[in-house]
Amino acid sequence: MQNLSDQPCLIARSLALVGDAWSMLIMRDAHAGLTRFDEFRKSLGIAPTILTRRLAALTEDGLLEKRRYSERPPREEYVLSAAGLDFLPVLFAIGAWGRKHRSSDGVTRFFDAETGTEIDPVTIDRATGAPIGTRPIRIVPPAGSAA
Amino acid sequence: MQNLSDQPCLIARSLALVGDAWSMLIMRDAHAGLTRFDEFRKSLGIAPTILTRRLAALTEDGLLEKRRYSERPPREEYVLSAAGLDFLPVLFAIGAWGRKHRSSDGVTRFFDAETGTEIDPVTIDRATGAPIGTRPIRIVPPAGSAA
DNA sequence: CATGTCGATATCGTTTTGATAGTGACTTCG
DNA sequence: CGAAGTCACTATCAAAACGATATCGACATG
Repeated sequence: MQNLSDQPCLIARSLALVGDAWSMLIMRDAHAGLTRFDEFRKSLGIAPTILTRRLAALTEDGLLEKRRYSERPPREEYVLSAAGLDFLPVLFAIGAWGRKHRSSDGVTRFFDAETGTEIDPVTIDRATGAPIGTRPIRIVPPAGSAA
Repeated sequence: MQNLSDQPCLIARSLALVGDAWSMLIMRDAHAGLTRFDEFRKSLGIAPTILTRRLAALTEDGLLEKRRYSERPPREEYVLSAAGLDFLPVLFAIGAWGRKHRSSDGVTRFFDAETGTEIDPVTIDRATGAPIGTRPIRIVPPAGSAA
């Protein structure tokens, strides 16, 4: 796959960082509170080689931050950066789609810890308040782009 | 990568179908109105072998539908299914993250065709109205799961 | 000092990707 | 009529990524 990072489309640019299932699942687990190499490895059943690569890439790209939590023995952990924390809505949007189209019994669910109601994610346009997909969109390519 | 389709987590299940950059970009282009093999190929710069595979997988998984648009010569196109149409919020959530964290000038933008305002996607919990990530969440694994 | 912990790397076979060329069923142009 | 073009798609094959397993290095613990 070519490098998507310098495409004009922000979806493509974002996918350059997180456009594979492992990275997404690592972000999910990071949001669930996992921080350590072995926690991710056991949770995901991922080969350590791949995990090393993915964690390094996510750190490099600013979604995770590597932090030393023990000097002796030297031990590192991975915590969500501000950008990583902002990624949660993407995960919920994906989960919401799955809830509608891939559901069955025996599925993990999410509740508001205070009200106890099940989380029901909707992505809306802040300006109009309308859910995405319910109103016509105009796509505007950057000035000076081809086509 | 193992098969994510039967995991209890709906994020993982969804990523089993769409957890790679090409599939996501095909969905993006399908929402932009592309339907034909060659349109996707030229837009994405993807090798035809891969495109065939991805289109077949997305069709198999119910995100696209294959439709014959000409009998002679025999020609097929790919249109969004209901499930595929519902995927748009995911793409906008990813784009919104990119807008905040990967932006620069020369970026494609999206406007409400009627009001003319730029789309500013926020994912909220329909029950509480609060943006995802602003309130504590309780994760509930399915009954009878390990751990 | 043997064993365990834990974040990693080494090795190496398998799988997936990607570039390029070609095919089949037509239509259209000259 | 024949040559050239369109378009969805397959064949081939080298290169890259993945994944399983073993191992390392720096320590702590029994």
